[in-house]
Amino acid sequence: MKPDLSKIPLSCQDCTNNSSTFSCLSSEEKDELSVDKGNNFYKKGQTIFYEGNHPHGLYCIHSGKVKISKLGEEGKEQILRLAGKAETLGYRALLGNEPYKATATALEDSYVCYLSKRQFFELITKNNNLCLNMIHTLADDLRDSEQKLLDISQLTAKERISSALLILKDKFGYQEDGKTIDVKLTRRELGEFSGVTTETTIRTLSELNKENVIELKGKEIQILDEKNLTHRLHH
Amino acid sequence: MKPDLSKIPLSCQDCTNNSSTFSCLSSEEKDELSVDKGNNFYKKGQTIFYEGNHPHGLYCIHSGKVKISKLGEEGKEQILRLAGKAETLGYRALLGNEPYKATATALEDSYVCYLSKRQFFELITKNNNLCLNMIHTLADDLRDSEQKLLDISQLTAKERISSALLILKDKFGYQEDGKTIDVKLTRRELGEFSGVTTETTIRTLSELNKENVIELKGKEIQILDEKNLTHRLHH
DNA sequence: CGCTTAATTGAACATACTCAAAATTTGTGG
DNA sequence: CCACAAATTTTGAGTATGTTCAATTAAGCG
Repeated sequence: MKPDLSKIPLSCQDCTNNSSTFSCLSSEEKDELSVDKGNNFYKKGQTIFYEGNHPHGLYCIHSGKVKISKLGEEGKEQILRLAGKAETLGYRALLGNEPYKATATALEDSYVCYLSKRQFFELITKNNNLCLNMIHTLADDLRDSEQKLLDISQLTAKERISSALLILKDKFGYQEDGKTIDVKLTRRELGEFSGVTTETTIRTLSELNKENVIELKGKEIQILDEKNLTHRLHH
Repeated sequence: MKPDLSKIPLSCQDCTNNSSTFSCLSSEEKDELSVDKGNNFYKKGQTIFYEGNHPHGLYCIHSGKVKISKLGEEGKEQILRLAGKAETLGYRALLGNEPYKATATALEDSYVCYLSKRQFFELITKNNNLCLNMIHTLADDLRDSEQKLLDISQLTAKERISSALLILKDKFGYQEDGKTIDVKLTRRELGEFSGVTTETTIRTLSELNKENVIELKGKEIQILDEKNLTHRLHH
């Protein structure tokens, strides 16, 4: 299956995704933003940007899913957060005027737009609503990051896996069957997201499976007893 | 020693702190911001705002030091970050239009100004530079939070304590002697900041002491071998 | 001073990690 | 479309790190 870049409209104006970030822009502004827009295809596993490099623009996911992760000293990865359709990538570094502090990798074949730094900054310095939208995004991410910090610091492995499953479900929802989480991660990635080793992740999933809280179908995970997962986290 | 609120000027215009957040404001704007300004004194240990409550304004530390922490399910605290002179508190919740997700407590006797939500929002919706400043603050905090996440997830207790000491030193600097970290935390608080139990914190500090990396004088901690601490973290 | 809070030390223990090896799945080129 | 190589998943056993719990000493502070 070859990538078909014509799937992405040339201008953000014609984008069918309703991005919360850019919802505040007028049609003209969206056109302006798209002047230097690049349309890229990333195969599953491909890197979109690397920790340490300098940002020259802003990524916006047209379709697909992406993980944002950091590498520890021993080479162990920690997934900080996941992003899907209509979400922007790399804005923390861009807005903070810093190199990327994390790496973005496609979790599945993804179409991703690239907005030039110049156009974006031109807009953000004159459009206050865009500014406020970015503030909201950052505030949300900070809240989530701080909650994750607490979780990793204080929850047991089983609780962290449970929490991770709920986050995945909240973020990507279920497939048509209403129970299969709509994202595929390797056991390793689920572990890296939860701050747990692969082996412990596997053992924990299999426990939850035995307890009929979840059902495992290869990489697909079904949630059978959502309340059980939630309850586990709130005492 | 009774609090002397006259130490705080009535208008931000006359504030001797140069706050990076409000540096972009004109004198008139600073006056405007101060219309409903409250000047508060918080004794060491007093709470400034509670997790769960709704923000009605923005705090700005005139002098003193504050910890921002979250409570886990078992009642164990995790200190997310520390704030000192000229830093703002509670902006994440205010800007995200949410209840506070953490609690702020004075680490020492502190004078803290209170800026009304109304005045602040009036300014931020019309002053784009203020907007961009808030974005910078949020971006910095997000970067730090994500780094802390990685650290807590992957470093050993000793490394986390080392990292915490370096963060304290970077944030608050040294006293006149050029080696005593200019903030006093209990062993418990240092542990809560590092994500380690009090006992392990004590044992680790005493190890570092034996190794002549630090010197302990009660709650005061001197850093004798900064390179050793740094080196420990970068392989 | 007396009383509460904080710091310290010790010993037992548990959770989750490491390492190793086998089974299974996935991807790819012929 | 099959076969083989590579990657991933799974299971087991041993272990280390840091926790918990308990008891003692020291420090703050009204």
